[in-house]
Amino acid sequence: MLRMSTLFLRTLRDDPSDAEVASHRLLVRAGYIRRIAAGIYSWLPLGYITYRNIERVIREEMDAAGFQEVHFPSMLPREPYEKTNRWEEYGPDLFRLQDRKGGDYLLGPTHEEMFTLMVKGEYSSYKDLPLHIYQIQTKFRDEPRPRSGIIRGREFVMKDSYSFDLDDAGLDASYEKHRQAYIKTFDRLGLKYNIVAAMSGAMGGSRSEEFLAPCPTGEDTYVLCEKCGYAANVEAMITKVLSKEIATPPAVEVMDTPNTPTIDSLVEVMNKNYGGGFSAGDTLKNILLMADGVAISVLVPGNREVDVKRLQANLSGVKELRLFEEADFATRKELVKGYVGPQDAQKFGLKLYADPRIAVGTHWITGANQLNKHARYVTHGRDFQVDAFVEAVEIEAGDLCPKCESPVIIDRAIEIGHIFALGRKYAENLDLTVLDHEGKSRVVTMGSYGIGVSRAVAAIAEQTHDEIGLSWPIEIAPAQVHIVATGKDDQPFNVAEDLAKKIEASGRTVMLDDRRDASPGVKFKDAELIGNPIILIVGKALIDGKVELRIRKSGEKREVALESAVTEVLALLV
RNA sequence: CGGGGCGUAGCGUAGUGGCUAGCGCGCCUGCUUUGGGAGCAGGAGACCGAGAGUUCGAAUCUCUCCGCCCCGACCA
Repeated sequence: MLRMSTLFLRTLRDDPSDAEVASHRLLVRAGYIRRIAAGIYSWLPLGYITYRNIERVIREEMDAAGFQEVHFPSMLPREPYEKTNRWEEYGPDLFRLQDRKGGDYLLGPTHEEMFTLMVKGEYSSYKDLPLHIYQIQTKFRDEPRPRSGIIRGREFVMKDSYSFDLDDAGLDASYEKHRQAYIKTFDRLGLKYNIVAAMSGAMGGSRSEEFLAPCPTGEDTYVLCEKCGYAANVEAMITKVLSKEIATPPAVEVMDTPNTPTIDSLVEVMNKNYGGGFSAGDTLKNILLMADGVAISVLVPGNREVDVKRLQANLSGVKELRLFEEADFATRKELVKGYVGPQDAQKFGLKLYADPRIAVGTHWITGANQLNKHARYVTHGRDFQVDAFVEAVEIEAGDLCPKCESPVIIDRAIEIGHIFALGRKYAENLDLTVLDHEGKSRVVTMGSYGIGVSRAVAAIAEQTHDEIGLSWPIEIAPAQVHIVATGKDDQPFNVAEDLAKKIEASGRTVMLDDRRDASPGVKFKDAELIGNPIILIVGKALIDGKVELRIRKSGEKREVALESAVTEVLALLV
C-alpha cells in the first residue's frame, strides 16, 4: 500500500520552467521524474512504479509469445561494432569511453551485434532455429538534441528483440509473430496507435513498420488514409499517379522568359506573354543535388517542394545528399541556375531522376538551359529520358492514397515501436552461419524489434492526460484505487484504512492519502494530478454511511453505501 | 551544428550600476482550521551558473567558459 503520509513525493504547484510538452510537465509536477542532465532523468517512486508496470506488461507479452529474455551489459567493447562498421557509422551519437589501459568501450545504443555474437557462440545448426530472444535494457545515445523530457532522452530504456531464421519464409513468420505480440502489448498498454509502413533505412533490410502513437507533440509525421486505413511514414509513402489520356504535344518551343529564375516569376511571365491559364503545376522543377559527391538532377512538379530526407531514404545506397550550393553551380557553368531543363541531362553527364508525378508522356514548361529562356511542350519519353523514378516530393495532406485513391491526412505521432526484417547484414558481417539439413553452411537471417519502454510512459501520459493532471489506464497506474481520507476525526481515516486493506486483499493496488495535516483541497488536487483511475473519498458523506466514488477519466462522481464500496470499486476494475 | 531564449533558495519568479537581494509556493515552530491547493504569528533557507575584467561600488555593464530550454538536420 502506498501511504501518502510517508511516500517519497512532493508535488509541485507550478509547472517547471524547462518543460514544454504535457507528459514532461505533468510527470515532473506529479513527482514521477526529476531531471538530472539534458535528456537524463531519475525515476521517483511513483514514476518507477508506473514504469515497472509498463515493463511488466511488455515482458508478459514477450514471454507469452515464447521469446526468451537475456540481459547484456550496457558497457560494451569496441570490436563487435568495428566489424559491422558501426563504431564509425554511429558517429558522435555513440557514447564512447576508455578504460585505464586506453581500451575503447561504448555505451550500447542498440545491441544487434551482441545478440548476433551470442547466438553465434552457442548455435550452429538449423535445428536450433527459429530463435527469438529479447532484453529490456538501458540504451545510450548522445542525441544531438534531447527533447520533450522523457520522450527523447540520451539515456532511455528499450525492449529489443531479435529473431534468427534459416530462410526468408522463416523470417516472415518471425516478423509476423512479433507484429502480433506488439499489437497485444500496445493494446494492453492502452495506447492508441497506427501501424505504419516505414523505410528500413540505416538498419538495412527489407520490410519495416513503425508503431506510432498519434499525439500533437509527437516528432514523427505520417500519412493516414481515413477511408481505407493505409498508413505510412512520409518517407515510405508511395505516390499514386492517376493515368490520364494525353494528346501528343506539339514540338518543343523555346521561349524568351527574361528574369524568371523562380517558378513564381516564370508563371507570371508565361501568363503575361504566352496567354493565360498557367500555374506552377504546369512547370517542371529541376532540383540539382550532390549525392555522395556526384551531381544528380531530380524532377518534380513546379508546385511541389522536394523533401530531401524522403528523397535520400528512397535513393538506396546514398549516404550523403545535399542541395546544390553556389559553389557547385560555379564549377558547372553549363547548369544555368534557374533555367535548368532535363533535355540536356545526358550531355551534361547528369544522372536524372523523376518523381512519379512526372509520368512518361506528360509535357512541361521547363528551363531551356540558357539564361532567360524556358521551353514548353518538353515531353517525358520524347524530349528527355530519366534514369529512374524516385519518390522525391514533400508529402502534402490531400495527396492520394496509393490503395484507394482518396485524399490522405497528415498527422503527428510518437514512435513507440519499430519492427524490422533485417535480413543477413549483421549475420554476414559477424559470420553467423548454421549448417542446413544438407550439411551446407548458411548465413542466418535476422529480424530486429524495438519498443521504447521509458518512452511509452510519456506516450501514454500524452494520450491520456487532461488539463488537471495525469490519468492512467488501470494496468499502468501507480495504484488502481486512490483512497482519500478527509476530516479531523479518526473515523474517516480508520474507515479508509479498512477499505484500503479490503481492496488490496482482492488483489488490487491502493494508494491511501492518510495525511492528517493536508487540507481536503490539497488531497483532491494531488489525486487528480497523480492520475490513478479510481478515487474513493471517505469524509463528509460518512454521516449517511456513504463514501464518494469518482472516475478520474470521466470525472463522474457518485455516492455509494460504505458496505457496497468495495464491491463497486472492484466492479469498475474488471 | 545553425537560429532563438534562459540561468537569482527545493519549485515558480521580481530586481537594467547604489545601502541588509524582494515576493509566492513549499519547508520548520505555535495557535486556529478540515469537501477544492486554509488563516494568523514567528522562523530557516541564495558564495545571484563559473571565471576574468570595467568601476569608488556589479545579480545588473564587458569578455570567456559551463549548463538548460525551444525551432531546424537523426531515432525507441
